[in-house]
Amino acid sequence: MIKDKFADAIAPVGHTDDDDVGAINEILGFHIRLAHGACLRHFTETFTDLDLTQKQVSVLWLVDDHPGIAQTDLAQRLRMDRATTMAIINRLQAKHFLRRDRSPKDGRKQALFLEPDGIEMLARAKQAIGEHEAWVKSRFSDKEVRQLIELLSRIHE
Amino acid sequence: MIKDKFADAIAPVGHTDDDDVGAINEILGFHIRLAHGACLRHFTETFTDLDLTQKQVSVLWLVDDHPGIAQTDLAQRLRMDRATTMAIINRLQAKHFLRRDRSPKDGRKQALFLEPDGIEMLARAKQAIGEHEAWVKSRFSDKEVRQLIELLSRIHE
DNA sequence: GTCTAATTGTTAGCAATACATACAATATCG
DNA sequence: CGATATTGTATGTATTGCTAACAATTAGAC
Repeated sequence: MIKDKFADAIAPVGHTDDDDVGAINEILGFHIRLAHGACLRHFTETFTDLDLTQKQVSVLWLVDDHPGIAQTDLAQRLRMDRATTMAIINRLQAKHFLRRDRSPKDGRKQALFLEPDGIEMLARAKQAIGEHEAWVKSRFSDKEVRQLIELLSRIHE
Repeated sequence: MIKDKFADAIAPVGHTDDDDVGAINEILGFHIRLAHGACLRHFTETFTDLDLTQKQVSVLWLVDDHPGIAQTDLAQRLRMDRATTMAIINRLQAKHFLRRDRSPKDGRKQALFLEPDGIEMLARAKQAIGEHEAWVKSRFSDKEVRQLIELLSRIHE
C-alpha cells in the first residue's frame, strides 16, 4: 500500500538551488549515470511481468541475431567479462531460454542457441522494448534521437 | 599477468555485420546503457587508488554542497531508495568520511556532515573527477557537451 | 489536544551485476 | 612436442537496487 520508491517528499535542507558552485550538475558523467538510472528503472518496470533484466534481454537478442555465438563473443559485444557472462547465461539456461552446444569447430567454445521458450520470450520482450523505447524517445524529435545515438556511440565505441 | 577484462579477441561467428535486421543498435536505451557502462568502467579505474565508487563520490559531493542534508533528500537527488542510501552512508561513515547528527528541527531526520577525512577525500576525488571528465569530454566539442547534457537531462528529470 | 496517518531511519534479506583469481580443457604456434 | 593463449568454469567478494517490516517522530484530521 505504501508507495515507497521515490514518493518521499523532500524536506529542503537549506537554500541551495542546485546551481551554485562548481556544481555536480555540470559533470557530463553525472548526467549519463542519472539518465541511465532512469532508463534502467523504467526498463525494469516494463519487464516486471516478463521477469527479465536488461542484460538478459540483450543476451537473448544477440543469441537470436547470431545463432551459435560463443560466450566470449557475447561478452565482448556487451562489454562484460567472462564471469559475469557465465552468471547471465546460467540464469537463462535455468529458465530453458537457451542451450549450450559444444562448438564442433573449437572444442573450447560453447555455441549458444535459443530454445523454443527463449524464442517466444524474446518475441514478447521485443514488444516490451517497443514500449520502453517509446517512453525514452517521447522526449525527443527523430533528429535528436539520431544525434543522441551518435554522441553516445562515441563514448562506448 | 593475464589481462582478463576485454582482451578476449572475438571469433566472429558468422557473417553478420551488426547492421542487418531490426538491430539492437537502433535502440536508444541500448546506447545509453553501453555509454554508461564505459563511463562507469573508466570512473572505477580512475578511482582505484581512492577506493571510492561513483555513488559514494556523489554522496560526499552533495553532503559537502548541502551540509546537514537528510538521507531522504540525498536519496531523492540521486534517485536512490532509502535502503540503498543507508548502505552507502554506512560505508562512508565506517571510513570516517561523514557523520550523522540528529536533526534538531525534525527528530526523525539525520543531518549529514563531512568529517575532516571526508573533506580531504572529496578534494582528492574532485581532482580525479577532473581527469575522468576530461576522458569523457575528449570526444566532444564544448557545444556537443552542452547539447548532450541538455538531452540527457530530459530523461532523468 | 488526541488519535490517526505519514515520514524517516533502520534492519534484514534477496537478486543481479561486476570483478579478481584460479583451474581444466582445448587450440595454436614455434 | 612443448610453451602459450584462449575459453569456459567455479569461487568468492563488493556494490547496488529492491522489498518488507519495524520503531521513533512528526503532521494532520477531528
